[in-house]
Amino acid sequence: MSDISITFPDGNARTFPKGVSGKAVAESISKSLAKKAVAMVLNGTLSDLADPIDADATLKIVTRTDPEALELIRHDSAHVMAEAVQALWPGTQVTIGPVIENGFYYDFAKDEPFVPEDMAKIEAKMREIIDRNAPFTKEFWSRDEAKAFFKSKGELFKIELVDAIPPGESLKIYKQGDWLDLCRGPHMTSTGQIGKAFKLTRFAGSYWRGDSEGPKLQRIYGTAWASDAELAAYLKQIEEAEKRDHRKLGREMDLFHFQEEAPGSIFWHAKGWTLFQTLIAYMRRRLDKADYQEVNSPDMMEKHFWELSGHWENYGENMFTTTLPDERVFCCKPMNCPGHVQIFKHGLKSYRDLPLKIAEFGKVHRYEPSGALHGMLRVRHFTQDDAHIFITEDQIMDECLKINDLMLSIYKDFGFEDIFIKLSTRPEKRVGADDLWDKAEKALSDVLDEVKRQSNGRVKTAINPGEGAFYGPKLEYVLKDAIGRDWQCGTTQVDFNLPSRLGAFYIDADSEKKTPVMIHRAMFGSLERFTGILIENFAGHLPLWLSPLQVVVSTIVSDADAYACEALAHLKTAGLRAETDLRNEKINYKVREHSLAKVPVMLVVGKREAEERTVSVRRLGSQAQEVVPLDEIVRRLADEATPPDLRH
RNA sequence: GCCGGCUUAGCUCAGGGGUAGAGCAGCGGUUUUGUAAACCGUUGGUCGGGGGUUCAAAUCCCUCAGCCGGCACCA
Repeated sequence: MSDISITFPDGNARTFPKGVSGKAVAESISKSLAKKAVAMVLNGTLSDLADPIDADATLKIVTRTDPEALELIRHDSAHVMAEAVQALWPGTQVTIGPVIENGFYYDFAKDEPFVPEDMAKIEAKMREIIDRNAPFTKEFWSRDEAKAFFKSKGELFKIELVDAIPPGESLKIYKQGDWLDLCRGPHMTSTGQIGKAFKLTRFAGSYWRGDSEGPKLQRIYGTAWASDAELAAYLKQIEEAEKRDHRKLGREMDLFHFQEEAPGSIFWHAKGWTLFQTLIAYMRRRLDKADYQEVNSPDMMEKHFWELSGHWENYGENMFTTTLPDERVFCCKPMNCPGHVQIFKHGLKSYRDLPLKIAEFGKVHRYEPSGALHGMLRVRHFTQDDAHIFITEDQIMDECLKINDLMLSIYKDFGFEDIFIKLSTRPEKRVGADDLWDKAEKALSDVLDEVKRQSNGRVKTAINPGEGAFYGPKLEYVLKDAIGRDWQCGTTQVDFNLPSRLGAFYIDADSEKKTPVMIHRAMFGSLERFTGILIENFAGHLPLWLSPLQVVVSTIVSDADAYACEALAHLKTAGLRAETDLRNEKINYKVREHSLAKVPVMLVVGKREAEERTVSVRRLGSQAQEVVPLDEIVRRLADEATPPDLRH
């Protein structure tokens, strides 16, 4: 038998007999390492420790606490959970059970639904299986063998999975004691390696292969970690995220509410509407500087108009319609673009007019499926910071790059600097000829490359195949928030279809009629959703320029009332959004209330301040107090409240 | 839309067959207060809507709606 050379992470290489297992290699290094080893990284690929090594290789032995082991802990947990469920409910079919961010899930086909009490039962059974510490062993089966086995067990979904494995790929079975599963692997050496830092988190419905027409499955989600401390930290983090929930903060900050007569629709309270209008005012200034013109198009238009645009065919089921007394059917606009094309068409356009940038804070109406609604993040009536840019084909690159610059600059003003851009390409259901799609996709792909180059790789990019709009491909801008969550907001879509469909044209330099290309773009996306994202990102602690109520002047004694009112007048004159709190309450009570309402600045005034013409300043989130002359604090706050685009 | 859970006072929640309870908020007083809840008193609910079972339903059943967690969807 010939020997092979194995190179370790420290660069040292040693000779082993060909076919040596990772386990044997670990043993040769040290007994303690062999004891701790759960898997190996063989030539860069995470593999079973028992796998034979047949050629010269690089090797890292993975122990349970290595980062590489985490996905194994989760994957093994999924298998153990599946065994537990089948032990508790014989006849349940298993389907798939992948590792996901922070955990794992497994989808089951079971007639009776899981009930909440089942969770503890399953966890207890999982602990038993882990304690049993049966080794994970791998076997290679033939397709026929596997299918016969799963057929005998009534595992019809597994048979489909066997059939889906490409020819030439080997079919692996992992056993843990008596239980086995079809699986790509790898796994750790035994169930005991999983440890006890796991928790089942929720039951959910799902669909076989994600097809809503297909069989319904029941999914169980779990989270698993290498240590109890990490599990506790994760659960703590979930709790923190819940505290940021915009639905909860929206109520506490008195921004908006929902009620069942208007599902998916927001009742904006005064403070919430102030925030909303602050965003629009900001965006108006940015658009004005970027040579956009703002317009407003009708909220309702006749159905045939939407048939012409293609929206009725593609999304008719999701449009709000109303039949008028004269029996004509009108649709609430689900998008602004067809309206903007009408404005473009009004009056003959020359190539000299291009690029023509038409913007609208248009409220669109989409009958979203009831199950999709989610606070302000997914509603049925929302306002887009929408714009359509009419250009010639050779202006695409230039305009998309300008949009990109504006996009990144705007996000930066809100503190979002970690941006990720996806290129979504042609979907199956689409309008327009393929050569137009080729052109549009090529254009955006070039833009993406250029953006990446210009940002020196700081902006991350990816391709998202088949996810484009029905009329064109799109670039989608994804922001990362303060606690690492991704939010897709901006979008740039190149459209070769709608302008010609709706008969838009311009007169080119050669006096010929030409069809313009249209770029659809939004930056906040939905104003409602962006507001929700801001609330969650800042955990309610909005920066001063965004805060709907910026300052509250609270009195300690009623003798200071007159001075407090005077202070308020100064603040308002300086353009600050301020109120007084003259109530007959202790200062502790007032401070607590305004803190809970997330007022960024509290100015406290008593006799002393009134006499000295000062205020005691307390900032949200801090207990520090600073006594400052009234004139000075007004100046300081007015400066701080200046929107970022108005600073120099 | 699909699966599961939930819906009791403005808010947070208790009560699980014998015709409703707490804290906070609100209101009325007292208190003039120094940086996250002063004190006393008090109002308030056909228990999400509708139907059924029962001598009796907030409680059990059916149904509709909304919300929550996922799935599917997201022009």
